[in-house]
Amino acid sequence: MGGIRDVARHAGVAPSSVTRVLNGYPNISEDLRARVMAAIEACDYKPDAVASGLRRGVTRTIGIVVSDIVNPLFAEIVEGLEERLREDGYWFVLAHSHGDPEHDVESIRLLQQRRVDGLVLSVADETQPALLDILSRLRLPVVLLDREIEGWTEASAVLSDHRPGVAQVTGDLLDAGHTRVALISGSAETRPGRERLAGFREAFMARGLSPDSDIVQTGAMSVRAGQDAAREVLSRHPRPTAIITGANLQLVGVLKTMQELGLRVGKDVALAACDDVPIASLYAPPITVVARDTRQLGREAADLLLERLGDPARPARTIHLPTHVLTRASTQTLGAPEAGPTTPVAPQQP
Amino acid sequence: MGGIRDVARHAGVAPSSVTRVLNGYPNISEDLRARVMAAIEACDYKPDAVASGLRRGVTRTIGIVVSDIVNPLFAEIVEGLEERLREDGYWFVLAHSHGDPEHDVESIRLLQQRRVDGLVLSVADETQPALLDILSRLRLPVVLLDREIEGWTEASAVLSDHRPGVAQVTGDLLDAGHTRVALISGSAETRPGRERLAGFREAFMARGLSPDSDIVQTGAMSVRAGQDAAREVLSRHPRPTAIITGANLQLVGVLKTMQELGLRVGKDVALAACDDVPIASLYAPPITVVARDTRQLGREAADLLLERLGDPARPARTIHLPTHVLTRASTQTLGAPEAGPTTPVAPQQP
DNA sequence: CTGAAAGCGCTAACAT
DNA sequence: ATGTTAGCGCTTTCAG
Repeated sequence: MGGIRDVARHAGVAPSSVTRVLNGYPNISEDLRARVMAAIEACDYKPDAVASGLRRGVTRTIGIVVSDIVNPLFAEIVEGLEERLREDGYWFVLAHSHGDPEHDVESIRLLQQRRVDGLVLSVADETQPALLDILSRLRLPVVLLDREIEGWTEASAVLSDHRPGVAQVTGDLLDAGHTRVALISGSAETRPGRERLAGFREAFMARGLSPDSDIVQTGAMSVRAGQDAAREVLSRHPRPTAIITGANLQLVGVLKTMQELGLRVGKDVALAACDDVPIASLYAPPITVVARDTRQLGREAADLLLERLGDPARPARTIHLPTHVLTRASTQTLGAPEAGPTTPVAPQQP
Repeated sequence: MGGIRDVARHAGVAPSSVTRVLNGYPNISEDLRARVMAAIEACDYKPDAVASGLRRGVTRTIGIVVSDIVNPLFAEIVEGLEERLREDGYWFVLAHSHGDPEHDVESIRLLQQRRVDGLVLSVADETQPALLDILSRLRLPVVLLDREIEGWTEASAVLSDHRPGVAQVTGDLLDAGHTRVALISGSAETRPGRERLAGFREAFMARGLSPDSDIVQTGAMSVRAGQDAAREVLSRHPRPTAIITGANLQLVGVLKTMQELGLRVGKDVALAACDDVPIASLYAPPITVVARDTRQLGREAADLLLERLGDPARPARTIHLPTHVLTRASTQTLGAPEAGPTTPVAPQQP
């Protein structure tokens, strides 16, 4: 497959004319355009995006860093991002951190070398010094996904309002008579973890109660972390009558533990989760969640990035997106909060 | 951030010497290496991968085309791929087709322009003529994910053995007394759809039965397609007593429909699915599946690609990966008394 | 062992 | 309106 020179020779024109036709420059004669198009066809010519990128100083590629694409939350965000970016002719390169903060920094460095035009980040640890270090040197538009990096205001961000959502479910549980409500959530190194904890506390304090003894925080957003945390919290005496999970993979772990222990969701222990992942609505009984529109989150992030890509002078912006509580059976069917089960029973069909 | 010339000037050496140090050439004096490294440090120099790619004719980037990253199946495959590719310093650019075959072809074209070094494809339609057309012109190593393209032997492939797996679950259901077993699966335009149908038929024929009247095939691997197909198949008289779903998103649709219709999984209708996605094992009752190691599938695909990247002369290879049936309660509790609590049944290995 | 110079394929500035 | 030329930043001959 030849280059632009071959096409030019074939059409009997200059290479620059081929470029002009390809990139829709004005003032091109119909004759030239036709000859060039024919030659492009004849040579099966495909412009080399690498060469073009080198010359233009722009790659039309965005780097995306998330912890784990298997997490449906990130998968949906990435899909939202992709849809919007692609409309504008951008592609993306994806890097996983698997929850490792150093991996995040390394990914950013390598994406920078690949000359991506912008970055969308959901870092594993906002507080890592090396992160601030590399970001502050970076001359690239950055959008943070539900993250806040202290001391760095150059980035745009899309933030979800976790606090009021979690405060509401927590409050609903307390108002329904639950006295021992546990929170299993992500660490404070990340905004959602902090905000959810804040919302949780808020609900208690608004009622003159103190939640601290039943809070369990786990750093890892993983099934195992949720499983372990649930084992710990459910072994306490008196046992909590309700659990709120803050990360969707942890929810899976909590469900597993409850199955192991023969505890029925919504009967023996009320359960609420964050993010309306498929498992939440399909579980029997369906699980109450603090939901948000993840695809929209991705789209908004893309918009934020595109606006700065189009005009680098535009200042960074922060967008807040709402959450809303979807109340389902898992927090509504509790019979006798203090009564333990005698026999293991499968969750009921609705 | 300066280029290699700045570093060279700073170190008092030639640009080519900087390259040599960076790329680990032999026969470099300690003095030169030290001076260059110091200059690199001082300039905070990061080599430009775009320029390097243009010169070398290689980008260390792989193009991956899948229908939908939100599908946990693809998410896990991509994760497996990524892990392995990254070990060898490769990155990937991801394109979604959303099930549109033309989108696949377009993505391949654009990835080719970006000069990816190889391609990993899970196309939406193997039979599309434009696909064969573009692939046969392509001078790039390609690995197919559970796909076979007739008339094109240049590609390596990783194939899952769906047929025996589906034949086994189907047979198990028939042997358990089910006479009306329905298949809700993907179209024949894609290998898994064909293989699953073949396995399904195989089980019937081995027993002197004919399955055709209860087969439902839907083209789309989507929740809605599964929902619609389940509505159709469950409205037949007599109603099927068992359903096998062939695509994991369709499973979700089938579950929704059954909830709508008030049909209990495993009680009113036995249910088996393909691929052990989280929802299958967590559902109540847990759902029997034809499982496979998706992460391994990704890793094997990466290996296949890397071996051809390392030596383009190597011939394409095809790898077969096994499936195995995980029998769970959804196919074992049919006819059980409605009242009593159901104890989860331990998965049986074949 | 190191330097000088050419060029990957494209595009933008300058010419006509 | 189109052609000519230089050069993006790096790597690779080719010299020395």
